[in-house]
Amino acid sequence: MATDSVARLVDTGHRLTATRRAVLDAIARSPRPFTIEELSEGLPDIGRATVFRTVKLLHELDIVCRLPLEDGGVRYQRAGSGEHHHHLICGGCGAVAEFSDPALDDAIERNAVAAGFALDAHSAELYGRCAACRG
Amino acid sequence: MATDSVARLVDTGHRLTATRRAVLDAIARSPRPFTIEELSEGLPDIGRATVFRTVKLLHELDIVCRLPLEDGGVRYQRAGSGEHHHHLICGGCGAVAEFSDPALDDAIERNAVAAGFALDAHSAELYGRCAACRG
DNA sequence: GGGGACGGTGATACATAGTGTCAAATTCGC
DNA sequence: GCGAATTTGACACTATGTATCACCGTCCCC
Repeated sequence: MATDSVARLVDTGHRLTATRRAVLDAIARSPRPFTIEELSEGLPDIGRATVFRTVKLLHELDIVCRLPLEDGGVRYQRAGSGEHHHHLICGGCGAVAEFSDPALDDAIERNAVAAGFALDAHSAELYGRCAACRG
Repeated sequence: MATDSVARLVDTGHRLTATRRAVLDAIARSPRPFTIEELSEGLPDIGRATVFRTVKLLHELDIVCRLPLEDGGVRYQRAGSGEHHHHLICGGCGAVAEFSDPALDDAIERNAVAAGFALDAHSAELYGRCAACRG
């Protein structure tokens, strides 16, 4: 299930501990984007600080994505792919769709160049209602 | 100076108080994006909660912009125009450039439609180094 | 397979960003 | 100037995340 996540952990020089396995499993089982608090509740034997640390690490390894919500809150989600992508977040059910679009990235790059910036990174989140939540 | 900000406050049914004037002045004087804490330090006679409330109100009225930083922090800045725009944030000096680009907004809208989403809002922040900070 | 170095963990305290409550003060329309 | 309604300040509280530090588990080498 999370074999490639495990590989990525080990390949980057991190240890594969029982704790990290448990966090990865809990994330894999989560059907929808989760908060750290929710994840931590499902892992009562693991300290809250460790859950934060582990998710932070997984985020740095592109194993989970950070989802800034419209209201300022944050949720996390297993990354569908390791590839660069953006998110569409449904304000109704909380569902998240990933997409990537070279035209969007081009437009971003073009604007950075026009302003004389060397671009390091960017984020783009779209907020709306998914097909199921309109009706 | 902040005459149109004042007008927008009053036109939307809010009161123009000495406190709000002081906050608007402090924002107008700020040469670069600020945190609430910094703003609050410069306004020792005004309660911290009031500074938060006032900035939140000014944000809703598009008088100030909220700048999510790459590290997860947040700063605020007087909005250059009331128009929809995006930000380029320099990781070196903290400078912020605003830009708007219909092509970028089109690409965003197109992706939302393709995924079956009705788009409510979106955010796009670009992180890099400004011309002055390279070199 | 045993031992030690080092990375990982848990508990706790702390930091930061922001909100809820409520009595007192201020503003605005008359 | 008066009264109703909004705004304010103080304070407590929530949410999200980080620092510290003693202890523990993993991995590597022999």
